[in-house]
Amino acid sequence: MQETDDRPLITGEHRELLDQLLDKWSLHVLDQLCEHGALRFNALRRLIPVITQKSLTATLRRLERNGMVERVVVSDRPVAVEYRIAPVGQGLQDLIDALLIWTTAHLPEVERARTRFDAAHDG
Amino acid sequence: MQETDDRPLITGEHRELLDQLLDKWSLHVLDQLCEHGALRFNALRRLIPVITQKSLTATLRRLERNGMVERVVVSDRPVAVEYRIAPVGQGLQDLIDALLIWTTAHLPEVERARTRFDAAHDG
DNA sequence: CCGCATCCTGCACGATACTG
DNA sequence: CAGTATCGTGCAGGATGCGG
Repeated sequence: MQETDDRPLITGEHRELLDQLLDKWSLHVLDQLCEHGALRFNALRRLIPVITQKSLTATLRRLERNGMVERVVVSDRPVAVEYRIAPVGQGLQDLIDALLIWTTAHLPEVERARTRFDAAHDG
Repeated sequence: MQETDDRPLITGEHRELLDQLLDKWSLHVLDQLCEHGALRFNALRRLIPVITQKSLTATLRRLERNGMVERVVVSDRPVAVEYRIAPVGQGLQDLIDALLIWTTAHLPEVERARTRFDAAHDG
């Protein structure tokens, strides 16, 4: 509760960027790319089976545009494309990991809170 | 790129929770509550002018259900309700701060990446 | 193999009006 | 003051098919 006051302000820029980097699929893609270093398009699809091809394309484009991921054309005929995590993307990955670790640690607590809330608000 | 292998797996539970805690408005609400400790409903509205009353209600309910925020009825006639950040919510705030700090630090780099990308993809 | 184009649907969110 | 109720809508995202 005490004022630290050096907390960064939340601007539209922040939200916009975070929205692009923490969207529905980016976590999964960054996670897989960090774990494997480099992956082909269909390899990613196999590793994240629930993702739609359209969504995977969109996610990769967005991450690429923001500099989190590098797209490398390996060869033509047959076309082969590799996606690699960019250095700045690894920093982001650390933050995502922190979020996941926090989530994992507090899931039970949250679960209890939900049960309490739902009970208090009738059912 | 090296395998740490102790990276937490991303499950549906993780996504669901993060979706609820990092949604469009939660950051702002948590931020304000952390900064001020406790706030009334309309005080929050004034501090986050762009938020709709409906969205603020929904956000507070969601945060409350997940145990991040505590709702305290201070008095009746006139009705007064205070929202306070819960202890577990402060932990989350630290993570959000980390995200904002990272974002602030890397915004220029991201901006350059975008310009490069947009240029490369015609215009 | 790596995508883009199209159609379709749900739902998140805003606007507005009303209540204890 | 602190909400609930209802309606309208934009758009993210799934399903499907085609193209280099």
